[in-house]
Amino acid sequence: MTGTQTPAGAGAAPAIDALDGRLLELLAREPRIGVLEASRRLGVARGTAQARLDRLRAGGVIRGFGPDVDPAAIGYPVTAFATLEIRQGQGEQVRRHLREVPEVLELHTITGQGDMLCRLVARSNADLQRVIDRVVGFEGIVRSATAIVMENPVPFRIVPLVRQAAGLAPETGPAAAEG
Amino acid sequence: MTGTQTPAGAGAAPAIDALDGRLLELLAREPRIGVLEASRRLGVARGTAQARLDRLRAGGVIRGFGPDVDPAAIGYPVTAFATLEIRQGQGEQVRRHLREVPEVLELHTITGQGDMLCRLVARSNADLQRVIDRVVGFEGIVRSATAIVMENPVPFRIVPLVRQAAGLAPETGPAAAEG
DNA sequence: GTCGTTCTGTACATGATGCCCAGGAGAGCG
DNA sequence: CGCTCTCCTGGGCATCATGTACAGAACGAC
Repeated sequence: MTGTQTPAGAGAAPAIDALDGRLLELLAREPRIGVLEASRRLGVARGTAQARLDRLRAGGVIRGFGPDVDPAAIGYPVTAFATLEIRQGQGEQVRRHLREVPEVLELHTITGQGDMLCRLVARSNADLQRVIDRVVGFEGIVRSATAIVMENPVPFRIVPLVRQAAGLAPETGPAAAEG
Repeated sequence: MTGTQTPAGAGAAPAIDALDGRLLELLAREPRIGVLEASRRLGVARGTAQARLDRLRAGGVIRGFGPDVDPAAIGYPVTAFATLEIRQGQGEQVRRHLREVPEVLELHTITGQGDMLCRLVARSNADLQRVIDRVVGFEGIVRSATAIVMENPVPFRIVPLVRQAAGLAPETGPAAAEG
C-alpha cells in the first residue's frame, strides 16, 4: 500500500492512470473476461493486471461485480422518479419506511430542506399507482411529485467518465456509449 | 435501445421462480462466487445452477456482470440530478449532445412534454457548475433545474425486488438492504 | 549512485469451467 | 392410467484460469 493519502469521508480519489482506465473499460465492456485474457488485451503481464485489479478493488474504485439485473425482465417494466417533500425531523423515519419498499430501487436526499428523490419501478402504469400510494402513504411525507420514465436514451454508463478520469481520449468509435 | 422498456420480444419476461431468485440474490451479495460454489450454497447440482444462470442471461434478466465503479473513487464525489425542458423537436439533438458529456451518467425522458432527467457527477460543487453549463449550453434546452445529492440512504439495490418477483419472503435479517 | 516501486516472465498446485451423458422425478396430456 | 416432455441429478473429463511466488529489469526519486 502506498497509503500516504488519508482523505477522510467523501472521495478517496487516487487518480487512476491510463492502464487502470483501460482495464476498467475492458471489464465494463466484457465482464466475463478473466484477468488472464485482460492482461493479454492490455499487453501487460498477468501479474500486472492482477495487481491493478486488486488495487482498484482495495481502493474502492471497483465496488464489486454484481449482476446487472433488468427490472423489466422480472416483471417491472415501468420506471419512475418521485420527488418527496419531508416534514422537518421525519427524515429518518421516511428513510426506514422507503427501505422497506422493494420497488424503491434507490433513494437520495437532495438540496432543498426535506427533499428526497427516489427511483421506483412497477409492474404497469396502474401498478405504479399502488407503489406510489405505498411510498407516500406515510405521515412524514407532505408532498410528492412523480415523473414516469418513457425512454432511456442513455442507460447508466461509466466508461466515458472513466476514460476522462484516466486521461484517455474520449471515445471515438462507432458505439460510443456503453458500460 | 431503451434499456428500461420491455423489448419487442414481448412474450419473454418469464416470471422467475424461487430458485432463480435465490441464485440472483446470491450473485448480488457475493459476485465473486462461481457457479460451483453457488450450486453448493443453493443445494442443487452444478448443472442446475449453470442451466439457471444461462437461462437468466439468455432471457435478459441478467444483462451482465459489469464492474460497479464508484464515481467518487475516481474523483467525482458530487452527484446531481438535472431536469431539462426541451424545445419541441429538439429531443434527438439534445440526446446526442448529452451522450457526449462524460459526466452524464444516465439520461431519461420523462412525462411532461419535452422533459428529461439526467444524473450528473462532478469533481466538486464548483466543478458541477462547469458540468451544468456544458449540459445546458445547448440551444434545444430551454430550462433546467438541478438538485444536488447530499446523501444516499438507499444505494441502488435490486435484491428486495428480486425476492418479491420470485415469491420469496421479504428480507427480515439485520442487514435488510443490499444489492 | 542507490533505494524503492513497479513491471516482467516464469513456474506450480489448486480449483473452476464447459461439456457430455444416463437415470430419475414430476407435471401435463391423451 | 400410461405416456411424454422437461427438469434435476450425479458423475466424469479435458482444458483453462486462478492465486501465489520469485528473481531480474526498468524507472523515478532522493
